[in-house]
Amino acid sequence: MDIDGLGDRFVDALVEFDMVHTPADLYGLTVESFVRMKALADERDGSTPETVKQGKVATKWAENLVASIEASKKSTLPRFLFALGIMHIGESTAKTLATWLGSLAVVRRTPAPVLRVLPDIGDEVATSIAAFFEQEGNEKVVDALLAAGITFADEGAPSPKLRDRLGLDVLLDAAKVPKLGPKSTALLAKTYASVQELVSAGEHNWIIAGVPSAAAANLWAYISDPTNYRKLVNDYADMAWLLDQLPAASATALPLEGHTYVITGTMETLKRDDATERLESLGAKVAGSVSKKTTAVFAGEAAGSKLDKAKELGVPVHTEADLLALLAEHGAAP
DNA sequence: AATGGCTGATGGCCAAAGAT
DNA sequence: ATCTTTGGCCATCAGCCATT
Repeated sequence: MDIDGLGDRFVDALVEFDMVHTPADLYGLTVESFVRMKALADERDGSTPETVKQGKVATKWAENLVASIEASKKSTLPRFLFALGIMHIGESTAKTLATWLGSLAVVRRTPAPVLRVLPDIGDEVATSIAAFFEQEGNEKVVDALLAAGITFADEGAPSPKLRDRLGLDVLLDAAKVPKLGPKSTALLAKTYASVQELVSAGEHNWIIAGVPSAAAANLWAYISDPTNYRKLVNDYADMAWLLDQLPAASATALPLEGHTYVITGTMETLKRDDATERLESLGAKVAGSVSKKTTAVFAGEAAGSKLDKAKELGVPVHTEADLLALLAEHGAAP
């Protein structure tokens, strides 16, 4: 959960001494817990300080830790998703999930085929996320963390842009039925409004609608398997639920939408995180590596290999002053 | 302990070639 | 004609190192 001052050392010790079994247990720790943990660790290492032997126990550090833990209850959705340690979910993908889906409740309930429509999320990553939230143990951990008082400052509605991307074809594409390609799934999604309609129409009508007979036969075989059918129905229900949450289409596009920037070196007036946040608030993406697709690189002091690469690829290189000007132009100046 | 940078491995995306 | 595979490129992830 990104708690200041709580590193691997302490966490390992807390687990070793049976004081913490799940992440949520951290929120039940007190100053006394940490002092006891430290005493046990010192005893094990034979490194009990003289002052402690004399009966003086330092507690300031433990007080700081407890305060840090308390402070970490006020989290953000991207940070929380990242902290869950889901395979293939780093900072960037966590942010994608948060901006597109809006809330933890939605993220938890979004089936893999639907996750696949988000940018930079394909088969592997979508499966990994859905599998994580399907595991009972993980469900419990997440619930326990929420019960411990974790809140998110930035939850909201899912992106209305999802409306265009979702449909029955999304589920059919994910099923990977042989011979059933994007043309056929798009056709079926246009013709039938739900899984029930699709099934009751039947193979014969699919062919009449224009689906190649081999593809139709494969799809019929796929749907005839009760496991597949149930999954299709469940996923469709979850997708419909998600569509229900979508707000009316958004107002205007953000000014820097579609642009990718890279920041390298040290900035004088802006911290890197701050600069990133401001650019993202304008719709830009801030990436970690330079390619031809990069809009521009903002280089501060002591820029290294990224600057070289930008020059090599002919990507525009700008200064910190340019960055400030760009932010000011769109009303996001510091 | 935290921050930032670097890098190898891997997933995602796109377009063109190949297969049915 | 549509589906499937392939290959190239890009971005992220995850682990490591140096610095402070």
